[in-house]
Amino acid sequence: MLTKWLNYIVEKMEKVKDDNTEEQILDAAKTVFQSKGMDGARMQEIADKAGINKAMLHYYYRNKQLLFEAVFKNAFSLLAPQLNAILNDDSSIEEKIKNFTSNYISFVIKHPYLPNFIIQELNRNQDFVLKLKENKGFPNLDKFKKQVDTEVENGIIKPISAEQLFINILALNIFPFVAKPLVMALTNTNDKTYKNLMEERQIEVSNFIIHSIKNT
Amino acid sequence: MLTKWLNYIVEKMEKVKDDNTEEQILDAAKTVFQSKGMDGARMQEIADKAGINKAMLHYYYRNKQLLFEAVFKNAFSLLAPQLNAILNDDSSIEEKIKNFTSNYISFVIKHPYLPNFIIQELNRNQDFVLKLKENKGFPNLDKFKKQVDTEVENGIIKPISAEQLFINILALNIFPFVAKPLVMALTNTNDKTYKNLMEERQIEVSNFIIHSIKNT
DNA sequence: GTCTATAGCCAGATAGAC
DNA sequence: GTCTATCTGGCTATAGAC
Repeated sequence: MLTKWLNYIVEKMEKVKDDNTEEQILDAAKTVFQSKGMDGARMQEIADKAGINKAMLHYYYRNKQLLFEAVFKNAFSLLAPQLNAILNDDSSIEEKIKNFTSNYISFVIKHPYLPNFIIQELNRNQDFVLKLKENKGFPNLDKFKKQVDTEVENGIIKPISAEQLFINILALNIFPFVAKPLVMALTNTNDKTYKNLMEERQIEVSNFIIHSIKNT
Repeated sequence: MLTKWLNYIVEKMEKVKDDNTEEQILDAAKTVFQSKGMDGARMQEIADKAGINKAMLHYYYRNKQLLFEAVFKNAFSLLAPQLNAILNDDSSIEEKIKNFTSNYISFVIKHPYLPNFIIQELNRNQDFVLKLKENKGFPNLDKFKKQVDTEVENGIIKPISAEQLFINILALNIFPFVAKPLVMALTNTNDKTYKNLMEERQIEVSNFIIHSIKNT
């Protein structure tokens, strides 16, 4: 009886240990893959960062490719809700722009390498796009399109296609983080002054867009 | 006498051959590095594409790192004039925006991987930034700043900092190409319809910016 | 200058003990 | 589940003949 109970406890503990290891690996892999990319990442570095050894990585994720895909899917599942917020909620276009712009910066502060990682790896491997699109919850423009068309018809905003507006919103928000080193060099800023620029943009960008499209 | 003359011809021919080989290597390296990145690129693939063998790559460029840097510098020296055009010529802000926007797309058609390559590799290796900034001809914002401030004071454009305006112009123009696979997935377009979107943007983008900043 | 052959290293993956 | 030790292949780089 005591033995049975002990076995149960041991199993439990192993289960917890497993979960921890698997998560620690994913966490370490996230850091390394997102900063070095698939090609630049080293399994050894991931193992070190997770506090285990290489063999464990293969035990849990079979190979580098699969570990990478786990990280990638996980990353995209964090970005998608950000995009769905602007596409699918019920506020006006103007409110959506304001909300997205101010939300996006806090998202990037939490996950600084994430947008660049996704963009870079989608460029490297076109097939990922297809896999992503199969998912439910993949951002869909339909509702946003209808809304833009309606607001244009009602004269609330100037004529513009939903696609172009959406691209503009993404570009103005995402680009300064993706191209940070380039933009820092061109604007001759350091980390501190660049951060100031980015904070200004939380208001600047939504004003910039709204000025452009709003009928007065 | 005849021998001397023959030697001269042979030397000439070898010189031409050298130049060709060196250029062919750089050309092949450009293609491979710009699509695969430093880490993903393989010397073998570059050699194959150049129609020579690996040993020649080392003969001309010593090692992968130096070959890569040659490609990178070359790439940036193509991008810099595009940026200097908007920063340093003498037309009005409005004209500059129109010109840059319509020029940039033909630049990208000629060099589709180039902007992404520069952004990506600057992210990977921060030191390149310092090296680039040492160059004469590195884009400088001073003149553009004065111009923006003047036009703001004169009430031609709405109050905006030169840095923010410059970032916006870059973002709206460069982002859709850098993030092409992502944006294609989100807007549910294929290569053909995406190209249409990009062609529309030649006018759309400059209108979008000018609407936003111009006083009426 | 150009080639073939190979050195030397390093990374991903596996075997097998515990 | 976790470890050490090792295999295997691939890649950069060089040696050396022509």
